[in-house]
Amino acid sequence: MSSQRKHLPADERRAATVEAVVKLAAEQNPSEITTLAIAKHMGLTQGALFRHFPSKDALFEAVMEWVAKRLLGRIDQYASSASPLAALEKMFMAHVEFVCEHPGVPRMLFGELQRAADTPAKRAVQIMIRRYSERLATLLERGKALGEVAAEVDASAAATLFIGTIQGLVMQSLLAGSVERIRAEAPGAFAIYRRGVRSAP
Amino acid sequence: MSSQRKHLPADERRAATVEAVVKLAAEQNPSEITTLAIAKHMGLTQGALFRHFPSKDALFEAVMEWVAKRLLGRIDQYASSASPLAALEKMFMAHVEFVCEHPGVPRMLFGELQRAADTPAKRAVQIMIRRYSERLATLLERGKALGEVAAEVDASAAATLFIGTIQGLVMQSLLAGSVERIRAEAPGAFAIYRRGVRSAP
DNA sequence: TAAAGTAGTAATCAATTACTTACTTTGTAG
DNA sequence: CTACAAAGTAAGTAATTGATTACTACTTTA
Repeated sequence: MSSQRKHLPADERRAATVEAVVKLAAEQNPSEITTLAIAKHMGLTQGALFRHFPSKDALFEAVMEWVAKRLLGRIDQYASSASPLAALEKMFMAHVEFVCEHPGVPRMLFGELQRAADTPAKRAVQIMIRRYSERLATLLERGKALGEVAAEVDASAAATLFIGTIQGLVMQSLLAGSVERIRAEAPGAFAIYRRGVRSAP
Repeated sequence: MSSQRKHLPADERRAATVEAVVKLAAEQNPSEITTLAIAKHMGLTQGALFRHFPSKDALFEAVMEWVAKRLLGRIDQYASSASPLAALEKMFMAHVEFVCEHPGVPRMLFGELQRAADTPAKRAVQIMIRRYSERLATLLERGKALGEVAAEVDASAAATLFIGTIQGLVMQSLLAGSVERIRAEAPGAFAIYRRGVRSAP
């Protein structure tokens, strides 16, 4: 597919390969993506991949770093908003938008997390989600200080729930077989989350 | 290794095989569980499995039916409680308890859902989760009628969020590498969910 | 424009996979 | 006690996997 010219410079080829994996993950179980499938999708031979990545694991690690950079990058924009609760909403919607654009990403994250082996890719995911959770928890604590978030809310649990809410939406989209469902249900889901953490009006 | 005697009757062997898969899924990516690993875990040769299941897919379908029966069975106990909100809490805790006893189960469900092929196992999961969601939605609507659940809550979104909350806890346990974390965080997570759906006091 | 370096090919590798087949052991009904 | 069907074994199969290698084609540059 992707009728680029052949003979790309190495860094461009690496980037193209990473994006091919992200694209394929939208339609396939990530752990079932073969190097042959990746190469075919780019109009290359399978061996060519190993000119640019020492192993499949290394390729998947690069994909995870691609994800971490893009996702956290979008999230960070809103971290310093005046109202923590408004910031959480914007982050939620930005995350949802990212997932709708790249439906393969949440599958890859979850799939990588549950691997038994301690691969570099898995570690990259762990680091990313931990960083994400920390930012959420900080935001929630700041919300408490400002009186926006109820004092009795467990910030750690609320951070977990934030990510779980998105995971639930992803699961629904897998059930329905349509990514659009996520965009449609996201506001309703966040509304409940918001009621769950905000202080009584 | 489960040192049963050899030469089990067919139905007992089938049950033992299903349970072996559930056990293995607690430590491995379900889509990476091989028939050889299953057989080894039972002290059998690999070929013996195919005396009891026509294919690996059929075995996984049997596993999903095992899960559906057990999980929905536990949930159903509480469906007809007087207070829908109390019923939701009991169901949540029962589900959490089930997941702690069988940590491989949520991995298998999610893993099966994201497969591209339309396997019987995948369909079994879809049916199970849909049924689950419907029961939650019914309970939430009943809660609205009784004034326990806020009228503005989207029951469908709330059902999605209920399942997503558990999925978030599972994700945290994968991050931390400990299942116990789920039991510890479950009450805090549900407290937020409860605040999210209940009507203002 | 010739030489040097880079990117991609095609064939092949060993390992692993789900599944099959021919044979042996075991429990049990008559 | 003994036939015999059920349960398990051992040794295969064909297909697929990630990775390697000797070679070719393209691009850049001196």
